[in-house]
Amino acid sequence: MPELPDVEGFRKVLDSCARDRPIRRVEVYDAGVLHGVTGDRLRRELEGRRFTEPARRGKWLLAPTDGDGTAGPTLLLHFGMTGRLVCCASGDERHAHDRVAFTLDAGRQLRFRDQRKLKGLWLADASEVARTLDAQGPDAAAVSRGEFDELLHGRRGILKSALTDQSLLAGVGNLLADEILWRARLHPSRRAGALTDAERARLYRDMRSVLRASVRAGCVPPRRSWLTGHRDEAEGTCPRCGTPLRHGRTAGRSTVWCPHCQPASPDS
DNA sequence: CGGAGCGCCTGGAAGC
DNA sequence: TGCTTCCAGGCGCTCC
Repeated sequence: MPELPDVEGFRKVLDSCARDRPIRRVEVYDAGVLHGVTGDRLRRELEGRRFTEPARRGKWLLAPTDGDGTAGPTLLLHFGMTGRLVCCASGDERHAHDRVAFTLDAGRQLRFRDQRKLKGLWLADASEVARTLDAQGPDAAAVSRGEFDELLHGRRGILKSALTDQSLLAGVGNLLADEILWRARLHPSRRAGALTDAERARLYRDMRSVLRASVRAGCVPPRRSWLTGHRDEAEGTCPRCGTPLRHGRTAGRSTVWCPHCQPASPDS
């Protein structure tokens, strides 16, 4: 499930595979992943251009292009739940879920591979890029403590909804939110605006630390010492205290927490 | 404002 | 065995 750490990994794939390389050929195997652009136009607009330095904001990956010394359109990528970006040799066999392939030089091919097609690719000019970024909160891996406090301040909903609201804070998904809340010993249904200073400090610190380790791993690592390493077990126990983990739904999402480490408090 | 519920999409697993 | 149903969770949408 691509969240900030996974998308950061895809940014690195894009950077090492495609940056500064000319786009020789664009092949769309399944136009179902294209949004607001046809396969024909995608090909016309990108073939002959070059990918430049990629960027990431939350779960969005931005692949700007140039050509003839002028800036070209930016390819925007969102991976939904099952999307990924892979760097192949251009002769490699096609995978059943390869949806779009960008053939570069030196025999490389960048492929957008996605089973469920919940999101996909957009082709954006500068103002559309700005609009997409403006709809996102600050990146969770870059947000300052002060900004973080402001985001939560006055927020009336529950904590988990706040953490996963991309327009508030960009990059945290369902898995990360559970991991961060478990690490910070905060119940998912705590009121976001009702945390004490000490709790907010802990939440910020643990969010940054979970993100750092996850970016290093390229995903939220299912380590035995992490909550994520136990969330799929029917009778999983908290790796910190051994209490049986609780499974429920919060804001329509499956949620796992430790009832001992993360007590529901008066505000929730 | 925010949360619940639905739909999009696919395929693996569970249920009958 | 084979069919149906559920579920995963990304996000956008409507409704309350």
